[in-house]
Amino acid sequence: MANIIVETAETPSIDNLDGKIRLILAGEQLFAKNGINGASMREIATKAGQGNHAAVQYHFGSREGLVRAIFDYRMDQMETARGAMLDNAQTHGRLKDARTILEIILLPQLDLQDADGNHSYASFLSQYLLQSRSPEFGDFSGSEPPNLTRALHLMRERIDYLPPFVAQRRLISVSLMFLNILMRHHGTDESAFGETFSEALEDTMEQIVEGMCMPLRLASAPSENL
Amino acid sequence: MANIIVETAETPSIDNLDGKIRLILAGEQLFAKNGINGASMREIATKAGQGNHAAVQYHFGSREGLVRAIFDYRMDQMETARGAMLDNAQTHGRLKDARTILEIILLPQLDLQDADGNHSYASFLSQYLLQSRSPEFGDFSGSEPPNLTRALHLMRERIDYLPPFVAQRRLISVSLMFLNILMRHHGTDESAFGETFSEALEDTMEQIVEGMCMPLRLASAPSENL
DNA sequence: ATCATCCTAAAACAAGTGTCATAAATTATC
DNA sequence: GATAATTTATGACACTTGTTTTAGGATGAT
Repeated sequence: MANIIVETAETPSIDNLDGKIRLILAGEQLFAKNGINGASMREIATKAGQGNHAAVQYHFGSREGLVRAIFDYRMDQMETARGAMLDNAQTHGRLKDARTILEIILLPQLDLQDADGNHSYASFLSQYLLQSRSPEFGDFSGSEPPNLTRALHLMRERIDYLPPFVAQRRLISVSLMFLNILMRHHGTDESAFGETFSEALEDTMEQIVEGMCMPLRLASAPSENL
Repeated sequence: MANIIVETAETPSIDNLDGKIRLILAGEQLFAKNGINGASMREIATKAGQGNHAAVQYHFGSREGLVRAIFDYRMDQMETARGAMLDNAQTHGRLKDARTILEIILLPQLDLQDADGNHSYASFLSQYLLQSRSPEFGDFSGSEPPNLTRALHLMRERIDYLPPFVAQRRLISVSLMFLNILMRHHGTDESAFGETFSEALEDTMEQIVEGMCMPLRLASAPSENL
């Protein structure tokens, strides 16, 4: 289908890897680019360097199984990262700092976006969230991620002056905002907007903390929460 | 493909309509639900009440043509709405009010989400934006929408104390945030979060104005811009 | 070594895909 | 009303899709 550009050694870093994981990375990349329904099992297997075009069926049972596996794969990586960050924050007494907690929630995604020379974590997750129509954001219909759950809980404590549904919605908005920033980040430090990514990140985090913690009515801002 | 529930008179309001527009609405709905690559031309034609399974080819040439037509269709509707709102704001001297301008940019989408008994405008646009990878947001690779362009220009004037790329990125973030709120709104006033939609809307607009106008560094906030 | 388990390869199939060509029906134009 | 233009309905085509089946290879345990 068009796009037959040579593309040899496509993503060299994903060679000599477990076949199952190669499928996960290939799937993430193709799903990110063309949508969850925009890549065939055959394409994915081929991109994973597998002559076996039924590889996905074998390892994951179905397309949905692969999608789920990709999600879980990234989720696991973030759990360990968040665990370390939570410990670190605890020893430094920063568990009540809104900015710190938000960083624990958001920043691990940045590493995933850069890892594996793939640069399609954010796009894939966007496609996934758009497709899955999760009734409640944060409903991880599998194993609950304890560290993320704990961080979210800490964050909700930090903004408990907001009605719960407002807090929930703001958490969603903020997560998506960050995800969108990530999507434009491809590892190199050049940004689509002429600024460096770290600048964009700093501004975004600031804007996000502000947006999250902003009370419902501007008048009664408990500024010590920022 | 599963989901063979009877579904007679599927969306009764789109009957007795121009066939071309019925295709647009059907396409919007299916693309919104299953992604731009998640619906076949045949499905779309069928949902549009057309036995002619080659209808999309005839009217729009290709899938991409249909996608583009859907986008333009909604864009046109918003242009007229925004034109009226701009006139109204001008006569009331509100062209320099950030909240008013943001409403001109965002609110017309609310009507589209409710129109046609379709309730899939927001989802479709999300899918579209995710797929199209527009190099610059606001690059409408066809006819420039003058009213939207004007509103965006007015908004940028309102926050010209921000570096241009920061302003641009915030406009994007804010638009996507609103789009996400819209996605959870299906016409009825019940929200997924237990609050009424108008409440959510009010909070969101407040949060958005705040987030948009927030200066880069919190210290030097020119509060008269809010 | 033998065996079992896991993974990969390859072939085959029915169903669904986009697309083109052509016929029927509808609508507009004179 | 007759004629042209536009739209809708079918039929057919090569190709891709997901999936199953069967065979071959690798790896590890005993």
